[in-house]
Amino acid sequence: MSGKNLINSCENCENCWKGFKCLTNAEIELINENRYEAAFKPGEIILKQGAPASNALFLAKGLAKSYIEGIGGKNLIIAIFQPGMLILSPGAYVNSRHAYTVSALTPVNACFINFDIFRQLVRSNADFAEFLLEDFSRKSLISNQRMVSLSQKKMQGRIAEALLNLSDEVYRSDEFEIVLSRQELGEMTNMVKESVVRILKEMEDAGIISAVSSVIKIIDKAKLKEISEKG
Amino acid sequence: MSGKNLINSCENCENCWKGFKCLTNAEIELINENRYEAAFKPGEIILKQGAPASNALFLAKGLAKSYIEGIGGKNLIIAIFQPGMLILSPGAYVNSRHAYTVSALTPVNACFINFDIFRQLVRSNADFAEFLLEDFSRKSLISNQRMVSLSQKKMQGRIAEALLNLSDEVYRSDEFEIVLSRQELGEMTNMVKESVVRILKEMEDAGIISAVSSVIKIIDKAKLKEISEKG
DNA sequence: TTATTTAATTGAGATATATCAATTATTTAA
DNA sequence: TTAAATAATTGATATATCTCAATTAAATAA
Repeated sequence: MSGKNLINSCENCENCWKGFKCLTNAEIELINENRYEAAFKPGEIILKQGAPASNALFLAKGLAKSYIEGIGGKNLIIAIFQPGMLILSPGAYVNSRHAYTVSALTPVNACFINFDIFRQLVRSNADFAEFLLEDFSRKSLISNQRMVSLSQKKMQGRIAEALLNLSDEVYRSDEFEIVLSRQELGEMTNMVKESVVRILKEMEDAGIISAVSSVIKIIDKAKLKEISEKG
Repeated sequence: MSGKNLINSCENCENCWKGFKCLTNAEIELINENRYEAAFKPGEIILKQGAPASNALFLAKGLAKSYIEGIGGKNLIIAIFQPGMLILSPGAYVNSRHAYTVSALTPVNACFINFDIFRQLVRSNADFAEFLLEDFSRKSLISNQRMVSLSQKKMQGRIAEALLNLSDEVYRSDEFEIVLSRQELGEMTNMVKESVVRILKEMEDAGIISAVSSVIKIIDKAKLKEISEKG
């Protein structure tokens, strides 16, 4: 962690969580005065599964992954976090422990806010609370969707879904330089890296994508969607 | 649906959602005056995936299952609901659509409360809002846990986990008459009914459980836990 | 009660996916 | 810039799980 390129104030932060729009100036100021910003290098751990969940976290810059360290050390990537996103471990409201590990995929700047202060704002500002409930709900819908994908889709469908998701939600482009290794792509889609390589090649041979090392280009998006939906 | 054996009032309801404890008498009264109670027979659908999510639902009596109707009509059971539980489709706060179907496993009595009223209470009562956030968080933790189980455990581990869960959380006994068919046990653990039968038999042969038609008895709980944890 | 439907069980064979081992690229560090 | 480490790729084989088809048991309706 180093302290360079810090944000001056929450007020003029372009990447603040949308929920902050519900806050009064005084409340924003409270957050601004109580936040701690830190910079992480790629690969560094930002939150560790099992550690105390005493902060809410906001990603100001960069990309991060959350993943559950599962059985026999096998990881399952839960989400890719982008600037503007709230990272609030569900354990915060339950057992005060992080349910997953979060680590930086690129250089990351993140703001930590003490959970007690965050919680107080939730209690005192109904719009803010409702925004948080919406955020939780959205994540729950995504989580249900992923449960179905992981359990019902075959490898092709899972990879297709992951690529579409990266294209639509993360990189917002049909061509992108992916920061995830084949191993990590496997941890997102529940397959071993060798299978990821094989499926990507299969799709390349079929003219659906191009995947030259880390640059992925979606050529036939309609076909990719079909593979994703059919499973 | 029929209207017999209805509850007189939320105040003296033994199976009310614990979140109601946060409400004032006036708020309880508001709910009581605006609730609609209905009785369902086993197999009947209580909420339908995709239909408008305009109510919060409370289970007053019986058991219900929530399940996602997935790819090619394949179901994934998300949860077993018991009396006292809140059934609030995560879509309520997002797209006003039910993310899953809920159907009765036994005779069920359920109370419907208009979501606008429920939402108003969340906005006006911070303790209630916080209780709801806790409820959502708890479900999120369970959901993460299940995602790992479904994707990383082998069939034996998934069945072991399901049996332990039914024993600990639903029936609260090591011997119970299960209301789920082998097919449904498969929809909980992501396997075909034939595999469920084979694994149950295997565990019976190993002296870990006894499973005579619908009566399941856990004989060696320690061993079952070990199978569940090892995966 | 008997007939009919539905659920549970069993076995044989097919398939998706993992594992293992070897090779080649690509990064990173010296 | 070269050496060392890490990541990607490929092929051969093993394994978990599903599919299909047949049979039996249990539940429901006539």
